[in-house]
Amino acid sequence: MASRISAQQNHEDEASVEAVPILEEFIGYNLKRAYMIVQADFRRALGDEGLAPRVFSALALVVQFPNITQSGLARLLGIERSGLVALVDELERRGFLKRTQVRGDRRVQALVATSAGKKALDETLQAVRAHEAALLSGLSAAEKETLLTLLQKIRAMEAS
Amino acid sequence: MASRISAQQNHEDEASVEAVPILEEFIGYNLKRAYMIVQADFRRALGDEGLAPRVFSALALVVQFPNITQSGLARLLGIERSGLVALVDELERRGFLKRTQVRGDRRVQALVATSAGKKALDETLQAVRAHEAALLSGLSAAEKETLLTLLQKIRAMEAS
DNA sequence: AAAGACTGTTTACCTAGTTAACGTTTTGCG
DNA sequence: CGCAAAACGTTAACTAGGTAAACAGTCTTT
Repeated sequence: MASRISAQQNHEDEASVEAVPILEEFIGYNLKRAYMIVQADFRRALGDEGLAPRVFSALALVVQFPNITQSGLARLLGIERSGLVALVDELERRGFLKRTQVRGDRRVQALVATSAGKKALDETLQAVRAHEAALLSGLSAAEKETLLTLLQKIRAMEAS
Repeated sequence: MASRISAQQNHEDEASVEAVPILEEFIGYNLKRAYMIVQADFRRALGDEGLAPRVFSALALVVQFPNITQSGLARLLGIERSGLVALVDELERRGFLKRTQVRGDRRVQALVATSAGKKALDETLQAVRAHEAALLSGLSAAEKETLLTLLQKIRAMEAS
């Protein structure tokens, strides 16, 4: 066994010698891995009945900005208009918002949260805050603040 | 026009009054948005002929850890074994690695980078470093270091 | 009045991951 | 030893979340 140079053995070596992948130097790679973890924990915390991350985001914006249009919402979320249709369909199907006609522009359908929608958002906000607090309990308040600031600096780089 | 309270008008209000979405307080949301930006810029920088982010990651690990198995690679990348097959297929098709038999374990196929694979990685590493340097030029070296550290702290939270 | 732009929508597509099952092979253990 | 359990690579079916292009209807601009 000591003479075997199998791939499995090789992997053990990696783990024991603790060689650090070059990959770790890249912010993009770390960003993706961290995003995957947070997103998975979000879903686990909110369960199958709860809102998916994107649905939560959309609802939060609709509640905060009543009468926003789908185009406006897509802009805020940074996605295409076409990608929003199914999302708004789901929120409407669950009774969390209504598409309403706008006087003076028949192209547009303004989005208005229902009281059920506002209630669902309140509950979900609590759940999401709990999920982040628990998952990120290893970070101090100052670290979280720093992280937010740095991420927002990256977001400011968006080629728009 | 001053009297109109359309959704469009409403959106203008948002922009001018600069109301900050509640969403901005969440690390998960910022993580996702930042990730989308970095990932899109990675693709733009490397072009259609270049490696996709995941292909780059896999190749980097194969070069750094010769004779790694697909299972070991999947572990390092944090994805399922099944998701790796097409990825390795592509790298093999492009001539960047070879699946090789392992003496003493006929289940396993160790992955070995070819010289073309090593060359492609070297070139891609340069391109990726250039892309990150350019995109993140708004961040100081210290800020990048801090960001890396914080992201890795999140990664350490992974429920494994 | 005509040309162009914008809105919501559908359709087709793409990327990147998952779960479940499988045949083969190796390992662990009573 | 023999056999159950585990591990490997693979396939197939599915999910999630996005894009691009085209469309009809509506508004705006010139």
